[in-house]
Order: sequence, then structure tokens, then C-alpha cells
Amino acid sequence: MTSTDTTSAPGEVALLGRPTQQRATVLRALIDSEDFVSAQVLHARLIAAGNRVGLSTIYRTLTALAEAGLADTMRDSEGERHFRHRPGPDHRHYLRCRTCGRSVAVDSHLVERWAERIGATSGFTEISHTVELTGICADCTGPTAPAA
Amino acid sequence: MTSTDTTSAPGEVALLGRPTQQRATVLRALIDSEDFVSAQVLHARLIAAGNRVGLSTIYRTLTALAEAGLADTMRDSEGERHFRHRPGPDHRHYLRCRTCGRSVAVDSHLVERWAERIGATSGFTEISHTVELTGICADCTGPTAPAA
DNA sequence: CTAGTGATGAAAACCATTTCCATCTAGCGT
DNA sequence: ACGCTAGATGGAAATGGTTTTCATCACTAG
Repeated sequence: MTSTDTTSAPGEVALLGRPTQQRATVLRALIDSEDFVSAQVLHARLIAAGNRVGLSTIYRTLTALAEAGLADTMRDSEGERHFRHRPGPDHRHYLRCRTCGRSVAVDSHLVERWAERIGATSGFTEISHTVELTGICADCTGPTAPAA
Repeated sequence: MTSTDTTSAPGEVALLGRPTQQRATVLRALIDSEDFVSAQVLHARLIAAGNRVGLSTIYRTLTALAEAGLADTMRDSEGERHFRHRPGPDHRHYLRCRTCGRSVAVDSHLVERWAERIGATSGFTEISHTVELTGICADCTGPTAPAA
């Protein structure tokens, strides 16, 4: 996996418009990250790996991916956007470790239903919600070193 | 209430450090807003109302207010921070209208407990959460004009 | 192969937020 | 009251993520 690998991202890229090498590369990198990444970091990684991709393209692709529902987005405490590939149609909430940054998907029926109920009782319609959970994962709580 | 009114914000300002006219003014304006406002908007309002307050001071005060727990903050879809005065120690989640921008506080024990439970079952500790709900309020759903 | 439309990317534009720094001021000791 | 000093202020400049611009390039159709 040196750099250019058009065969990586199956048909998903097609959903965005014209299938190009860059888009495949970005999607591929996003999938490989297996976790939230910022456009900046993703860009840095691709460049470091020897790929030629412009930052603008990363932003465009990531935004398109999110709009197409192929990626989830979240904002960190500084307001920066982070993206994560969304395998299926569900999985929308994550719990992320404040120390190592890793994140895991969590079950959220309860919240979904709560959100719906709130909508029903408040007179609001077309409710949409964003839930962000952070904590310290087991590995980082360990007796020894936290974020060594 | 032309402009300078040091008596507006009771003792709350004192919690921030030295009680100054500007801080009282900012807190006052935040309270009067009764809803989320961005630093920029708050600044524009104060200037328009004839008050002399620097943007930096608004940011500093708002940030301090949030850190002191006297204000709740949220980020809009563009990543901008919005602040809202927090009357008591609770009330931490809001439902805001995407059309008119108004927001109402919602009951969230359920989510709080859900968050705790997720923490317990995932091995994460020190869980903290952010929940943002948006929808279209009754007034804006009306048969006639939405955001007139 | 050629044209045409969409995609790319380097650099400039944007814009909210933060930082600098010279000036001002509230609070305190005298 | 008076002057001192740490803390506060605000205009301007710096930051830094994200978006736009625009000239060039690469897919796809004909």
C-alpha cells in the first residue's frame, strides 16, 4: 500500500460524482483510520505517505462524504470538525477517550427515543440531535502511565 | 438603561475576578438575551446600544462565565460558539429551532442516566456529554410564514 | 482524437477567536 | 484623599481552520 490504490474504495466513491483517484484515496484513508480524524490530519497523513492530494480536495471530499451519509462528523472542543467513516446506516453516536483519542460506537436507541419524545412534548418537529460523549478509557485509567 | 449600569448583574460578576463595568454589562446583555448568542452578535448589540466594549473583552468575559459555570455554551453547525446564561446549577440541554433560533431547555435526566450507564458498560470513566437538539418549533411550522 | 464538463490544488480570501501590548482603573495601603 | 500595583481593557495584529478562486488537468462521451 504505497500510495495510489484506486481499487480500495469499492463503489462508494461513485456516489459522490465522478470517481477519481483522489476521492478513492481519501475515502480509503478515512476507512483505514477507523476513528475520527480531522481534515488536516488526514491530509498530513496522505502527504506523509507519499500521496499527492490537495487540502481543498480533502475538505471537499470529506464534506461530500458527510452529506452523502457515508461519514459521521463531530466537532472537538476547539470547534474543529472530525470525520469518521460510517459503515452502515446506523451507528451515530460515539464515546471517545479524552486521553488517547480512541472512540467506540455506543448503543443509542434510548437517546433516539428520548429525542423523539422531547420533540413530541415540545411541539417541535423534525428533531435532529447530536450527542457527544467523552471519557477516559480503561487503558488510559490503568494504574501505570495514562497518556505516556 | 442607556448604557452603563453597574448595578444590573448582582454578585455574579464578582465570581470572575475584579468586578468591572464591562463585565457587568456583558453579563447583563447575556441575561437579557434569554437565549444563545454568539460573542459577535452580543458585541454588535452592545455597540449598537451605545456601550463601549471591546470584542476581546466580550470573548474573555464569556469564556470566563462559561468556565465559572454561569453560562452554557454550544456550537452551531458552522462551529461558532454560542453562549447562554445559566440561572441555576442544572439545565444543561436545549432544543433549538433551526428556523427562528429560539431555544428551550429540556428535561434530560434520561440522557444523564444513559450516559452514566454507557460509561459503566464500556469501561470508560469520567464520562462527560454534550447533547444538542434542533428542530422546527410550532410557530415556525405554522401554515403561513415560517421565519417572517 | 477532441471537446466538454467536472475535479484538482496552490494560493488567497474568510472569519471567528486569541494574543499583544500600551493604556486605564478598581482596590488597597498609607 | 493620593499614589501604587495588579488586574482589566480594547484596538490591532496574529492564528488557524475552512472555503473560495481560478487556471490547469483528467475522466467520459462522441
